Amino acid sequence: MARRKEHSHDEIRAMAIQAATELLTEQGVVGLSLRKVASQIGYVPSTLINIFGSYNYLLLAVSESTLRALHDRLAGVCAVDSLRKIIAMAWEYSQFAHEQRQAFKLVFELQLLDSEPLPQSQGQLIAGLFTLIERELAQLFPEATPGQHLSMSRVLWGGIHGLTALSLDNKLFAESLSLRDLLESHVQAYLQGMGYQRELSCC
Amino acid sequence: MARRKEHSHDEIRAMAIQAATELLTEQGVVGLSLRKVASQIGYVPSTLINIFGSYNYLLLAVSESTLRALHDRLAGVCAVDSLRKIIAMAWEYSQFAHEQRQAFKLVFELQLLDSEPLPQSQGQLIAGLFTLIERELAQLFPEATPGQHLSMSRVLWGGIHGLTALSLDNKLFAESLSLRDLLESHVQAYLQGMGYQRELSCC
DNA sequence: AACTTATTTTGAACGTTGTTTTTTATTTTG
DNA sequence: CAAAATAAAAAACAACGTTCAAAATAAGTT
Repeated sequence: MARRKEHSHDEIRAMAIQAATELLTEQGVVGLSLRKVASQIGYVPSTLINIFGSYNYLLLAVSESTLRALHDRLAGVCAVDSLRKIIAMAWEYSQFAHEQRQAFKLVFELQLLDSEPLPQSQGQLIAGLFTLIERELAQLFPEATPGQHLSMSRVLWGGIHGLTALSLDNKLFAESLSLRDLLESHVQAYLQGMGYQRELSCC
Repeated sequence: MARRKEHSHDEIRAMAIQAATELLTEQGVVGLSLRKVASQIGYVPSTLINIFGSYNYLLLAVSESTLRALHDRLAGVCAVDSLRKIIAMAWEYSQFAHEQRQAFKLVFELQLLDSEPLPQSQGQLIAGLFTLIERELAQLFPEATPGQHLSMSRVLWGGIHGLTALSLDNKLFAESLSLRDLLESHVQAYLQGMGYQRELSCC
């Protein structure tokens, strides 16, 4: 059979990604399958394989879409100063993760086979998250070298991600503590330890 | 057929966990299957289901074994003072993760179904890792409250875990930086920001 | 306009998976 | 020693990702 011409490949791509995201949100990655996505959008498994290359690449496309949404959320954060902005972004990161729990987990748990190389777009998207913080660090530490900004952004984001990931799986084992406070403590104390002197808020 | 009586259930458990760990190390979690484990030890899938309850519970047993080995590694770390001990444990944590990459990932990526409740033993094992740090924090901050020790241990471990996890998947995007330096920077600066005054090393 | 050649979706087949159910062989019990 | 309980294996099942040949439409050619 030839193309039904109802939808272009790009349209099918978009439909599949959306359907997969919905199924993922509802039932988690274990409840998701190529066949379910296909039947959801009225197509057949092999069609999706033709378009995406493999089931893993479909999942990768979902992951990419999630990363893009996350980036947009973080880029939209604003605050009165850079310190507060980093703290706000940390909180936004964890909020996004909890709201889109399954999709967020997919981003960091999807593992491709050796025969399926990771497209650079995925790497650039993650690297783009770091850039958001590096910009603020350049404001806070104008005298520091770019290498130091790089290092600090990784430490900050590593902590934010770790706390978020552990919290997502209830592996913090500290019901009495709020994730928000932990994130703030992490960012605040680390920057302070790195020599940042907070400006007085009033007087 | 009835029991061949060659091995007791506990023996089969141990054999299965060991075989699964080996297969996991060699081929990753995607190359692992109940049938492979069964055939490896000369038994049959349904036998393992009878003993473990499900394939997921077999994986959980592997995870538990890994967690125990990790705890032992960390408990064996020693240093001249508490600060250096925490840094050394952070490094040991990340080293273990890289050495036992697949097994380590399994611990944090295995997700049970709703019908398969997480046994408390697993939680206690992870909580036990936090305890290792809390002890050192009590030394460093004798005047702080237990709640503050709790909070600081989570922030410290969250950062260590996050940096390690991102590094495991090459998602730090900073080839020029060493994980060791990032971990040390994290622990050192956070504790300093929390008010810790490092004792002078000499003079 | 008819026919041929490409193209592309599909349906069926394959091999594998975890799990359930049935069969069968062994152990224990009466 | 026979009958009942037990436990391991075998077979059946449903679902999975993927491959491949067949089929149906589009485009190109005469």
